[in-house]
Amino acid sequence: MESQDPQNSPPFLFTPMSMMQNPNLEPQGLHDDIDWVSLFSGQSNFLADANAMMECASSSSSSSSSSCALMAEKSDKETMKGGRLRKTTRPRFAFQTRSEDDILDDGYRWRKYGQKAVKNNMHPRSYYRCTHHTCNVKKQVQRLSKDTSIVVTTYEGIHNHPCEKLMETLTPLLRQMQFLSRLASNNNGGPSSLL
DNA sequence: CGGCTTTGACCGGCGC
DNA sequence: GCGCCGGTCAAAGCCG
Repeated sequence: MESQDPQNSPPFLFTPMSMMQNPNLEPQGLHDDIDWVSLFSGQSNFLADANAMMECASSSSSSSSSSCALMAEKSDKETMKGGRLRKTTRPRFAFQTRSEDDILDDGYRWRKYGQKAVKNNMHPRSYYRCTHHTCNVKKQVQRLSKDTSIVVTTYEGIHNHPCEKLMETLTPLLRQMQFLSRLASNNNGGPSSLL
């Protein structure tokens, strides 16, 4: 597809998960049918997490290009001990990333726990779990069979801990901002001494 | 030695 | 009921 120009695509695309489940959809067409109203109504929980994901994904992942789609909906399954599934709602997000690397560096640490060959796709699907003790967020990583340059990363669940790399990056910045804000407040009638 | 990946086995859901 | 398929487990192996 010649129209799949990363330069012309928005950095992130928000698309209902149902569209992703249709294998006939071309990635570059996703943003044409975004259901923004349904996405932004009454689902603040996963939106907040989606925002965090977008921040993490955009701040890292140096090898991936700017063309990236994000899809979201609530999963109807949740895993119990022993691998059995229980019907419930769980936030789920899918990124489409144009990248050489299968693994999108989103700032969290992941442990691979499985890999499966998927029907109608020559590329296997990889299963990852967040390594944080109290966090049971999972993600699936898979290349599109139609366009092998696109990696689909599906997140399931919400991290209950901060993004390590993001915090690593932001901490010095926050320190600097705190210092500068103190500087500013001191100049506005505060004591003349800064330190 | 601890943490991670690999990989075959196992299990449950689902369609026929 | 049966077979296929997706998701998970867990043992073995690898690596820093």
